Amino acid sequence: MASVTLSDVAREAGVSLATASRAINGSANRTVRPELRDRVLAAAAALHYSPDANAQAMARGRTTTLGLIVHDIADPYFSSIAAGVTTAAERAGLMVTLASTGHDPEREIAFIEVLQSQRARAIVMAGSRIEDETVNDRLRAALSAYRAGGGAVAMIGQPLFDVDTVAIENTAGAADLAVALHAAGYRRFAALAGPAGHLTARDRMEGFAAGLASRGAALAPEHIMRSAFTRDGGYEGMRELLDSGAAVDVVLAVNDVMAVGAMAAARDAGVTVGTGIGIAGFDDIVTLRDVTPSLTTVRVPLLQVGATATELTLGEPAAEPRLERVASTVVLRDSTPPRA
Amino acid sequence: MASVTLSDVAREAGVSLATASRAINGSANRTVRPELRDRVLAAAAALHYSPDANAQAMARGRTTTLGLIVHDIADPYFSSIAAGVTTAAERAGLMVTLASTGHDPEREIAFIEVLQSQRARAIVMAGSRIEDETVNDRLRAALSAYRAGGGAVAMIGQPLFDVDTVAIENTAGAADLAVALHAAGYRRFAALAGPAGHLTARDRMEGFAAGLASRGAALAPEHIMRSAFTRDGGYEGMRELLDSGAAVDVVLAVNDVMAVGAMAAARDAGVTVGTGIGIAGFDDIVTLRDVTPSLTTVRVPLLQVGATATELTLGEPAAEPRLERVASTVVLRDSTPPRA
DNA sequence: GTCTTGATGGTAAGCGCTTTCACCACCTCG
DNA sequence: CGAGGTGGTGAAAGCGCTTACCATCAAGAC
Repeated sequence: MASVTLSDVAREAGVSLATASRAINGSANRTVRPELRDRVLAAAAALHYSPDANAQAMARGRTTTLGLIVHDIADPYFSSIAAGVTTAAERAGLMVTLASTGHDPEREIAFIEVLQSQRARAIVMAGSRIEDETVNDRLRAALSAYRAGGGAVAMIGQPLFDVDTVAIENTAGAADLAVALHAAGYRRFAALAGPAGHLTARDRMEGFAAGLASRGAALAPEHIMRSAFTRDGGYEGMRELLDSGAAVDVVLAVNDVMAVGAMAAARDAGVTVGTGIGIAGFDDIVTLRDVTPSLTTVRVPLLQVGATATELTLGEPAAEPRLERVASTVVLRDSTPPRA
Repeated sequence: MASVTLSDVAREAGVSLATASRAINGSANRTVRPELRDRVLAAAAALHYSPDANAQAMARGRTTTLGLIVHDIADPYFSSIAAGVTTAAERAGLMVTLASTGHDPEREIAFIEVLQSQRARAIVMAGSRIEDETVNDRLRAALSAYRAGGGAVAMIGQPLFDVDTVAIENTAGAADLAVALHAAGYRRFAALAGPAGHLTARDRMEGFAAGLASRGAALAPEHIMRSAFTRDGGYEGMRELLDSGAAVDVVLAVNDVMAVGAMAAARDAGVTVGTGIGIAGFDDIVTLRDVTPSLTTVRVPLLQVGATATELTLGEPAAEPRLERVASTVVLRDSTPPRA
């Protein structure tokens, strides 16, 4: 409680407050005689002095905090990004303040405001935006208020706002996947497209459709199932698809977690994944690399995405919002064996 | 940059600093005339005032930060705990500061010191301790320095330090699992025991052995494989076990991630998981619920563990360190079908 | 009518640090 | 041998808030 302050240290060392501060932090253009410095350091150690970061932040006018806002930290997609962010932040001497919004844009906005209060140096926001201009406008307002206060922002996802963005190549990756599947002999396609208005899902769907089109194939509208962007959403979508009796060779789930749900649904329906029906996902979640049959997917380097976003906020602020594109690569595995 | 301060708001509203502060925060035993309060609030809104949390922390002498220290945020075990912590923290009006140590105890200590500097209200530490008294002593010292400053601490794991602890019933759960497997007809046991000195792994192993003993069975020392507490560790351990030609019915991996690695190794060796060899894990990681065959495991309510630990730090500090035991429950699935 | 009170508003004293000045020795040259 | 540096040190002014502590005023209490 009665924590020791810098003045205590100064008194103990028999120097002024100013000298103590300089000795401990090594001031920019002032030096302290080695002998004095040692005395201060010794006193600090003896008293177990721990500088008050809040006071320092206040005096220096800048903090050492970086805010990370994700939809759901328990989701492997986001926790991988978080790992990248914490690593890069630590490298830069920043602590990460984590906010998990549970997919609620209102809480996203609220957290931006809290982080603004904390005078966080930067905010990294991950997670797909949605198509709701009312909400997006408020988000935009919150972000620009934050930036007006000198904060840096990087988004991971769609380049929707005027801020630095790390964009994952959802469209291109999905197109590549479509082409690869077509090349493997698949002809009748379906998709678990996620919820309407979900931009990441939409991009992946568009890419997939475009890829198919480039090979002269197509995705029938009745083969596009809409459901939640979750494991259970994948399960539901797949069940409905199978129930509909649609004749389909392969189905794309717009993320790995949905794909795994879809695999479970197929199994429960007695359909063999792979030889019976192909299933492909997106993200290449590490934890899911060992499902059987192994899942065809599009790899997204999530740790790197997190690190890149963090670094984007750390450098000089650019005049123009920067756009960092992160390539995604198709990984064909056993869930979509070559079709004879 | 030139962020607006409370004095700006006060001037704009034509009141004193004190009144502005009281109007905005609703002081404890002071009231502000509604008319004035509205004027202040209006001014604050007009100027886009955002209180400076650092200054508030400094003036109030207490922050609204809770520190969370985990080994690896990308690990589903920890990210689930983190989800529980963020939820509980938000309920209490706290922001979570996340530190991911990469299993390095030195960084654990360093982060405790940083959190102490930030004057975080509480620290939740998750992750197995190791048997290294030198390191543990330093950790203990760092924690007690932090607590001397008024901070609360809760650990998730072994009740090793004199702090509130949420202990997962590793021993009992593993014993239950052993009994259940024995009852299912398994007789020849092996284990992927994780690294030596890893306390969680050790507890699980001891529980497993005890459970077997209670049924008159035993775990042959040569069937205990030591490897990393990771997916790859599980793979390696399993491969060695299979290579050794040991005659085994079922193998316990001390966590789910290792179990999944073991399943992969079995598959690669042409051994059928389930009918060929049983495999069981521990934790019941959500993301892994859909692996095939579905994994027998011991469920640990990780979200709840995180929430409980958080709540432990929030209430009145207890004279005695509290110990909250969280039950774990056996979940038998297809990776260990009943043995005829 | 005077005296208490309770409700309000303002003044000013910090909270623990950093940093600008001012000041003081000493040096180094011309 | 004085002018003009040059390191080193300390005093003190904040940083943006909260919160005693006072001062004021109107409404009741006697």
